[in-house]
Amino acid sequence: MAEQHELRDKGLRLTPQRELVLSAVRELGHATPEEVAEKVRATHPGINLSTVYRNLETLENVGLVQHTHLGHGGATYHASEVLTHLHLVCGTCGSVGDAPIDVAANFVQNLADDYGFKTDVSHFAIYGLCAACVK
Amino acid sequence: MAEQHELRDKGLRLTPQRELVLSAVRELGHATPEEVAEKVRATHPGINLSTVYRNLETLENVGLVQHTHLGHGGATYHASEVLTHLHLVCGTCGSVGDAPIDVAANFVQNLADDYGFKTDVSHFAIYGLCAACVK
DNA sequence: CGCTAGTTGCGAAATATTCGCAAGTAGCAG
DNA sequence: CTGCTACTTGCGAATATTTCGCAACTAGCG
Ligand SMILES: [Mn+2]
Ligand SMILES: [Mn+2]
Ligand SMILES: [Zn+2]
Ligand SMILES: [Zn+2]
Repeated sequence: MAEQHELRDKGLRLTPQRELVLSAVRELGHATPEEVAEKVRATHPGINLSTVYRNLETLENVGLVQHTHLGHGGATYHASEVLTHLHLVCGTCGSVGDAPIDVAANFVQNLADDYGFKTDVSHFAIYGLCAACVK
Repeated sequence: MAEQHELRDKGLRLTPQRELVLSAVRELGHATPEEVAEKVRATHPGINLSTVYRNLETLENVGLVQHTHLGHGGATYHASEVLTHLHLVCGTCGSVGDAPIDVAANFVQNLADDYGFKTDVSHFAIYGLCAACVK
């Protein structure tokens, strides 16, 4: 069953733009659609921003990428294979720190037990004050 | 010291628009700027949307209202006196449930202990699947 | 009463994201 | 290898959301 290309395996057509968008997301770690477009333009200058938006959506639909909300505005995308982690966003200095998902294990369990809610702790960032700004 | 009006107490001028925006936020519970504007227009038809945005910002600066991110897009505002609670947003059906902040007490403590991070658990919603959609 | 700084309404600008459509192309069938 | 068709792309325009500049207005103080 292991076919020739991960995009084809997901039932997607293999276009240069689509491959470039996926690579860009992987290389950037976290990126906004605009940043992904910029990255792709390094090798494919003509790519249109709407093509980036459309491909991010398509890639998300088949589970190759995911989006997260780190700030008050738009979303950022990351590859799915990156083992998910929490984002600790500081409201004062704007820094974004990471933390392993298991610091939330107990919390997630509480929500499951009390509300039957299956939590995806990394979709939204965790907001607050970083250690530096607490002082 | 207890002066004559809560807005004046905060050092703000008392304008009809400002009072109406604050009342609207209180009556609506959670509301987008657009919804606040709509509510205010019931009694003050001419209010401009930018006046609503500016007043929400002003009211937030003095701590009378706060904003939260419930969805992928813009912010919603609520009065500060509402004892804060978590928002459980379902990614499938879009429902927004509430939960008392103390279900997160342990999680908040972990982040404080491990990262010195002072968490505001209610600024961003908690995303996942509601009990109904888990099935 | 007047003055002055803070506010408002309004139109325009800045952002961010989505859409319609015609031209281009990936992949399958023959 | 060739042709067909559905899927994609580029592009410009449309939406949607939030912010600004500015002149007119007014709350609050003296
Ligand atoms: Mn915010
Ligand atoms: Mn989202
Ligand atoms: Zn900080
Ligand atoms: Zn649901």
